[in-house]
Amino acid sequence: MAFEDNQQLTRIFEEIADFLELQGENIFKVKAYQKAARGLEGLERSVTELYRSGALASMPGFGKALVEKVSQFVDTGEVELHQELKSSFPPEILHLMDVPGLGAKKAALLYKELAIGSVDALEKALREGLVTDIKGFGKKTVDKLLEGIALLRQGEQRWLLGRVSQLAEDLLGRLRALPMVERAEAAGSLRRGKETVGDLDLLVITSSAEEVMKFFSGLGEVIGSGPTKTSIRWEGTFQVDLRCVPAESFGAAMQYFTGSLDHNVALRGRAKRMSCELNEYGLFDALGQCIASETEEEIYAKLGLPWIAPELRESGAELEWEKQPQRLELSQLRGNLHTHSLWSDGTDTLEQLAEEAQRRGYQYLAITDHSRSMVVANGLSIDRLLAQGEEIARLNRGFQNDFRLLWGSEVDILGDGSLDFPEEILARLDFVVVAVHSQFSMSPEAMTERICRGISRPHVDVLAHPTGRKINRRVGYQADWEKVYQVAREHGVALEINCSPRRLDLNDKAARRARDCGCMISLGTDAHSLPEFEYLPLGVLQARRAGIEATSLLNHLSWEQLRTRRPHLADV
DNA sequence: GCCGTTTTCGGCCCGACTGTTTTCAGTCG
Ligand SMILES: Nc1nc2c(ncn2[C@H]2C[C@H](O)[C@@H](COP(=O)(O)OP(=O)(O)OP(=O)(O)O)O2)c(=O)[nH]1
Ligand SMILES: [Mg+2]
Ligand SMILES: [Mg+2]
Ligand SMILES: [Zn+2]
Repeated sequence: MAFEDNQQLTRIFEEIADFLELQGENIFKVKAYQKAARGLEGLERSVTELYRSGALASMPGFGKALVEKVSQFVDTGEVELHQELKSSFPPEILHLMDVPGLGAKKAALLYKELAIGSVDALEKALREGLVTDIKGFGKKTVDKLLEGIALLRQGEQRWLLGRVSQLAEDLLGRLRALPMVERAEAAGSLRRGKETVGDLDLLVITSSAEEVMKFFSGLGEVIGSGPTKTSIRWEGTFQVDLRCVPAESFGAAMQYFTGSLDHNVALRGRAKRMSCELNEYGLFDALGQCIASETEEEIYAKLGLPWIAPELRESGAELEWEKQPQRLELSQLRGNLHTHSLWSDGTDTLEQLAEEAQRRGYQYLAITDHSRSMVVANGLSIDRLLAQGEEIARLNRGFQNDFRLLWGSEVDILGDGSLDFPEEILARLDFVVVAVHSQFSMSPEAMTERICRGISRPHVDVLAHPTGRKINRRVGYQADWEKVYQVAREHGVALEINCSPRRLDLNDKAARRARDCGCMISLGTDAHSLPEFEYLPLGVLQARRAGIEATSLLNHLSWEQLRTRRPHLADV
């Protein structure tokens, strides 16, 4: 959920950091602002509310000065220091540092020597050969910067998690097929399960790094390549980093390359305080002896910590938790609670869906085709819904095992908050998912009221894709989500983590909040075709990032337990 | 600017690759 205040302040802190770095300020001061900005990005609550509740100061990285900055922001919507810095530089200057290969030092030099204050001005100066007069700007640097500008202009966004997972499978497959490759694994933000991924990070154990680098360099445009590390641009756009380490360093290297940055800094700081040193090759004691390196578990253990799940390695605060959550496993899910068939806008028959679900070992599958108002999606009329119910009953009688299809519906929450099917129809269904699919532009108050009305109706099980966001396409609609969670909890309605890679809605942070508010969570692939069943693990990753355990998941319930939510239905 | 098994000053993670460097700074992971 996009907390607008968090986003604005994140940006302000990032810009303060950049301005200060340009000015040559103490680098640790710069890092303090950068860390605070990342902290805000990962925050599952509104920073305004957190500040008002007085709890902000307990967030790592927020000391006296930064809390004061937040205070200014809450009162005025701005931060004085930010305004001052902004007015003392050309408006576009920070974009210089968006050019790959151009950092604060070089940007400052360009500004000081040639008054270059924008990417356009830089490009012009580079082409006219003006910058070669500056110390440190040779021919190669000029070419690299021109390339960097071209790349920046491509405007490539972060890729969706699902897309990078597929690329990783492809590239790992090719690497593992090489005879000299012992192991190849994905790390970085992909392994942490972030909803979008900036680049793909691959770790390889090999007897011949040289050969692996040579092979890898052939897969894309080479950005840089040395004996242990090569970076390429896949299809000229998306960066892939490959790192090689000796076999005995596998655990240390996975730990390093998985990150996050803040997690690594916190862990290495901890090692240091224990008179040790941690890097990607291992954990070393005061005498320089390696005391752990082969597995992540050993490294965390030697530092007095439990193994921390990659999905939870973000701010570094996770090192201080008294207890890590029980990690959710895919195998703990007994079914998929949001799917579409040929009856509405899916591509497969009920038989095909049931077969696929059984192949995956599910105990149940909820068929949740669209309701009658969703004309574009071939939504079901009441007559067709009832006919589908008979078909599902017939199929259920035929299964040899204890597998069952749940007769469900994805019922539209109409503009006024009423549902698209009457109560007596919902009462007959096994499973009811409700969702907003139309009339997105409403005031937050009206949207809150609408959703709360919708989920307050009897027989509703799940609020699907609650915020309506589509990653890199559109932000979700605004509403008072705390209120929605509260009403959902009161009515026993679960919040969905929609597993579709473009949605992942609720997102990790919102799901954590919803769970903290006492809501159950439901994982649904929203599959419109069989391959989309593969989306379920993406949702599991988000649930893990939210610290959600199996006990909070509707999907963890057996069919019999789910059934107790509908005591009025006859036994089957 | 933050923060405390080094406690209120003095550190703050650590290494790879590049370019123009004659010994290392800048940028990035
Ligand atoms: N110790 C240390 N590790 C770092 C640093 N920067 C990056 N790493 C590690 C942790 C990162 O997760 C990992 C990969 O770096 P990336 O820049 O690709 O970041 P990450 O994959 O986390 O996010 P992304 O989605 O690619 O932006 O390398 C650093 O400054 N210090
Ligand atoms: Mg990465
Ligand atoms: Mg990377
Ligand atoms: Zn759906």
